[in-house]
Amino acid sequence: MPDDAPPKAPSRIQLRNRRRILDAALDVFAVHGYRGATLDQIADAAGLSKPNILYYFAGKEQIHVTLLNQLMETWLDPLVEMDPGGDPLEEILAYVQRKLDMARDLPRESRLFANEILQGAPRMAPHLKADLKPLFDEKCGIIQSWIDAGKLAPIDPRHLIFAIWATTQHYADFGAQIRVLLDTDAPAPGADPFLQTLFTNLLKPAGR
Amino acid sequence: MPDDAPPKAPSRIQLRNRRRILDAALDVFAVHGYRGATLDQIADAAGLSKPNILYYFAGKEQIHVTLLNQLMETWLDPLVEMDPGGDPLEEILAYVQRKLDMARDLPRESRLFANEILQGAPRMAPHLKADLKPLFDEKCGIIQSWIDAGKLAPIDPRHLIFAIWATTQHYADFGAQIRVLLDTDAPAPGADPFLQTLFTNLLKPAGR
DNA sequence: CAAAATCTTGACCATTTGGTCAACCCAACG
DNA sequence: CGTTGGGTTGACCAAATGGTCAAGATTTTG
Repeated sequence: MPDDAPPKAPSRIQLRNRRRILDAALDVFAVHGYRGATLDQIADAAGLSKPNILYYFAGKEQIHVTLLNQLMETWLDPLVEMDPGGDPLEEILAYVQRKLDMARDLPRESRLFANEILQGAPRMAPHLKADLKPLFDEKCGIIQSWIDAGKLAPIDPRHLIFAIWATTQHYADFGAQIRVLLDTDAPAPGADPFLQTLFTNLLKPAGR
Repeated sequence: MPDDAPPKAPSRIQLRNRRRILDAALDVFAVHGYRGATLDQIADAAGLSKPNILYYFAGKEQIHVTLLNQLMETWLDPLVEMDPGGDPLEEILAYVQRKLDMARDLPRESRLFANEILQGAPRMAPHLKADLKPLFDEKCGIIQSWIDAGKLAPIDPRHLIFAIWATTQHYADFGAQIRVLLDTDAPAPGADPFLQTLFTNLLKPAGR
């Protein structure tokens, strides 16, 4: 008798309310971090009562964990897409562009991630070790092989990736500061050509 | 009758305990943000009782504000030091180095700042507008004049400064992630030559 | 359409949190 | 050596917080 867990397809209401809750929670966690966020805030933002929130999720932590799990996929995706068979410079510049687009399109996700890392990655460290680290090492290897083949200037691939992350995510994570300094509401106006130039000049092999 | 506020020099105990509290609060606020931090945590970390904390500071918010005010000075200093009369490339590279050293020496301050901006700068926006913005505009002007004189490659000074902030602060703010990926405890090993190369290649005027 | 299953919530609970206060400690000084 | 003033704290408080539960409202389904 298999008696496997009967999967029970989630109802329409389940789907709608789960999405609502996660969306509201993303707003709140992205701004206040895990400890600073409250269930009341989330319930309020979702337009549901607090007990109703707890009908769909076992607790505050599980909402946070669910968001972090969903985020991990989205977050790794642009790096996964980097193609070892493509043109080195093009591949890296396309990666920069994808990351910049993500900072513009998903600033809340970027801030959620930033908050989690700032706090020492208490809930994400296993994920980082299990999922991000292997991917990071693999892509560093690819970049290094491009360098060894003389197709890129000799720089440290690890710091290259850090610099790409830092410069792109900065526009989402430090958006409040940028909005004050540039006196605009547009997200990262003019960042695209700047970053393309920055990384082109870094990576073009010296021989020309 | 002048009756000015008698300044009353703070006693040795005052000085010692205020420092202790601010140091402990920096630890806690840097990790958990304003809302996520508790007075009990701060009292614990400072080795003082909670009522004693409140003997020295009027409340949680005032501790936070005091830290933020102190931070602002430290934070602007490296940029203030950029000398309009110096050699353009040298001045900017030296600024990068100062910022990187700060990320290494004052990671807690960097995270406190990052937390505040992530949350939308609720307590710092006035400071940013009043202190940082004029300095930012001034230094952008200087860099632009260097570009106009043909001494630097033509890039947007504003995004240059953002890139410097992003790449250097990243080593403090995302230290947890970097430690996982590089499998080391050292802060930002090998970042110095990488960043010097990154910004040298960006800024060297095309004419050579 | 009525029973069954799913969904929703007002009232409640224990704990945590920022903050108060009266009493107590203790070194300095006349 | 007793007084005085800064320094310290146990006990307490009201509000906020994560979470529970039994009872009702609504939807699904036989």
